[in-house]
Amino acid sequence: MAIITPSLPKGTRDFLPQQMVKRQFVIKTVQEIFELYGYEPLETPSLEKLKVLSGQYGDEGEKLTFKVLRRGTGLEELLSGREEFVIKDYGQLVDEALRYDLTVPLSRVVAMHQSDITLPFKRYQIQPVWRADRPQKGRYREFYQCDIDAVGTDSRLADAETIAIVYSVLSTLGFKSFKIRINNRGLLNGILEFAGVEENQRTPVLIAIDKLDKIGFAGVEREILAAGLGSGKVKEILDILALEGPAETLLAEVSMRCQGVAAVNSGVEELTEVLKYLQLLGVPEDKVKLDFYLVRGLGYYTGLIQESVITEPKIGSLTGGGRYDRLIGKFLGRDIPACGVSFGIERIIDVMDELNLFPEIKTKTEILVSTFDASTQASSIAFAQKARNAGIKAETYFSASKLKKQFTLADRKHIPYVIVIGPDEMQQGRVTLKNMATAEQIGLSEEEAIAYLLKQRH
RNA sequence: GUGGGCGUAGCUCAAUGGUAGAGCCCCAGAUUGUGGAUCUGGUCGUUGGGGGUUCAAGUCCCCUCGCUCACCCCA
Repeated sequence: MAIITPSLPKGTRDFLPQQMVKRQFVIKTVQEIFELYGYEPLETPSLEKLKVLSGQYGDEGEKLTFKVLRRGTGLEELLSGREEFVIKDYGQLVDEALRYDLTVPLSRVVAMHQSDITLPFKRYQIQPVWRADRPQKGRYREFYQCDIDAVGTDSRLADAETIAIVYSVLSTLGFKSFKIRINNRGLLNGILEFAGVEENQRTPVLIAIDKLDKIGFAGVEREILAAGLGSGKVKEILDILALEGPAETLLAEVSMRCQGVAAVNSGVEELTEVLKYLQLLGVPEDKVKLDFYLVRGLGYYTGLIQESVITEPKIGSLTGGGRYDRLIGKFLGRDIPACGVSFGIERIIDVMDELNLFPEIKTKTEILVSTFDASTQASSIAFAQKARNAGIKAETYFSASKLKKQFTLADRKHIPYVIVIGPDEMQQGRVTLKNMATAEQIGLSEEEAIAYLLKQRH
């Protein structure tokens, strides 16, 4: 018999129960924290119209967007009477795409449902996104994002809250050595303006600046020069990027150097305000680092930008976000200010695994109720139902068989307790409860057993 | 899109061009009311696919597919 060789599309994964327990642990944690700050849930379709997504993510993002072939008559009409297709025609073959992130769908939702949405709209969204990227460590083609965004406010408190939430999530999950890097797009632009960089030259310069950590000052200098800037301008930019010290000092220094550049002044002002709010929100100073060379790739950011990184292991950023005051306007015709942050839950899980931050839970099932033989099966089923009614997660062994096999099953599945109801127990109206970790075994009434199990949860 | 590494049993990996193996896993038994340890036995393969060289190819050559890591970019 010919079998179908089982395989998965590149960059996608199955999540087996033991992994799902971990994933749900992380998702539950972030969800609870999101709700603590007053964010509400939202889901959107996997598919979006291509015209909604295109042009939002830059050239690179465009290439990485999974596009969906037209279907049915649409495709037939397109192809009818044509002998061949040329590369130029590919664009017409597709009309929809898998969502690339959660921010653009949010903007669409806000524009489409104005009458149902009260501003400021604070929503969280935990759903997969797709990118036609070449996978590598910590990078997948299908992965979950957890986003929070506050739409309809330009308050710096909203920006500060997203940073506070990042801090809260990462520290609650057990991360110790992380830093939240912040910067401001307006400030960056102001610095470039001060250095006399023309508008149309800024993107390559920003991309070069973003790589500072990786390629060093010499590398950045080389790339900026390659972008066609004079060496005088390059020096002015690099001098500012090289500034070190506490945030307040940096801000004072940069506003002094760039006197008279409005964008710099307002950027400094915004960052100062955000820092003030972070203090009120109780975010430790040493967790937040002002980095003038933080850029972030996505084109739509306009104000504060942030990303969180850990030093060990080296895996790139865990979260990232910022303010995007002009994105929603693309769908609405008038701008609505917004800011948000995205949690890279896949990387968070990978890193937590590597750092051993997960609690030792391998299954959610609490007891296996064994089935001794046909005459006792009814008692086992009845006890399992009693336990379930008390909220205990119980699995019943489906058919009477050797206890050995039943205990082996509990062991394999890491179920912590096994209940045995054999002829002896049945006669006495009691059950035997075995702790799989300690091998201790006690005889209890059914009620006592259930009370005991509930107590073990601590 | 560019460059490197690797494809042998379910998993991790062996095998100077000369009979495809080990450990783990799994199944059964030792042990007819009890898992993990030990012992015994057992199941498991078109060596990713195709072609070539050779008396002989897992091994050498070519093509192809897949995985993986890095770059670009990004979560």
